[in-house]
Amino acid sequence: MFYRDGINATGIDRVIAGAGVAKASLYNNFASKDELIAAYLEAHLDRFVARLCELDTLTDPVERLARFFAGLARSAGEATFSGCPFANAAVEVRPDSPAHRVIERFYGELAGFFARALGAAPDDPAVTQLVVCYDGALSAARILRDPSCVAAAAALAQSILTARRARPVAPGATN
Amino acid sequence: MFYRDGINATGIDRVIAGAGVAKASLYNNFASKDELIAAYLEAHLDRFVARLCELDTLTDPVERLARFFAGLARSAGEATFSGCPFANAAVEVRPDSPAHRVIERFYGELAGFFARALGAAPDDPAVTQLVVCYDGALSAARILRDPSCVAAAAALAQSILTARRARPVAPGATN
DNA sequence: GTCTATAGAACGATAGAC
DNA sequence: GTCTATCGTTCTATAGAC
Repeated sequence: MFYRDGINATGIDRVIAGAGVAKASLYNNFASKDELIAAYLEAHLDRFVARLCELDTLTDPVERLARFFAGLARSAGEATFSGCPFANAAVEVRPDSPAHRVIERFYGELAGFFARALGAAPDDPAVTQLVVCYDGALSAARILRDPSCVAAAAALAQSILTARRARPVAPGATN
Repeated sequence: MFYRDGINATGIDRVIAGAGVAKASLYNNFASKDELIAAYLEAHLDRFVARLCELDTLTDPVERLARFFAGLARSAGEATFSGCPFANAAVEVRPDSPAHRVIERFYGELAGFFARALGAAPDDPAVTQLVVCYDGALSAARILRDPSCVAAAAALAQSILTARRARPVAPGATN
């Protein structure tokens, strides 16, 4: 529900109705809605990290990025697709929320995956560009309801990788 | 307030308190909060389109994109920066909302600007890639609180333009 | 008089918390 | 299930402008 309808638009009453539990049961397991949101994001994060670990077993960086974006494209084609749950949540929760810490962890994992694929440091501009590709692809695909945004971003990501391999040193270096 | 704190987090009472007007006055000018949100986005859109028109007077496409992203980078560096108001709103409003139509108009204008800069059709994959760049840059810059995301996206945008000029025909054509 | 502004009470609905 | 608070909205009642 948080993913489909948004966090603020999903009230506690709807959550417990959907889960078929009593209101007290929810508050026995989660101190507040903020904590529930954080747990919801944490579940997403766990699945996401597991997928990244699978992709890390691939030796070819091209293949890693290709599979990664292919998975995104598949998601974007589904009727339930509603963009990146972390980017969406970042708009709705406050920056000091426990949920926001999960969001930051997500971006850390994402940057780590791209950095490993590129053989670069996590703060490398090329890694940032890939993060931008991911974020923009899912945001645009969601708003425009057009999965081809993900395909375009996938091609862009490959070009970043290609450029990086052709010139794997920092810009400004004499090569 | 809608931009800084989010749409759902900003109640009508706070709006009228901030504007210094009576509640009835607000409802005399706007039928509902949904209409107010749409008007808020429309004001943003007007300013955005005016900026794009200015940039369109530049003859060099490289310069157009450079100035465009330089403006974004400047915004991203300000303390009041909170990402793209349209992308943010898209997360909070319903798809059938009047506000969502303004959001769609925004993306139409954005794609049109990029298409003119590239000399391509609005549905060209390269245009989509630039939209992804824009969207991802502002989203990432907001969430990570790192304006360098915009700079990375600017470099990426230029590489899209360069690639487009080097091979301005559709992929698959025999050239 | 008519119109539009104001401040504010009060509405039903629903929020999150217990 | 019940609490309180607040949501978006409507209504009352009054004051000033043309």
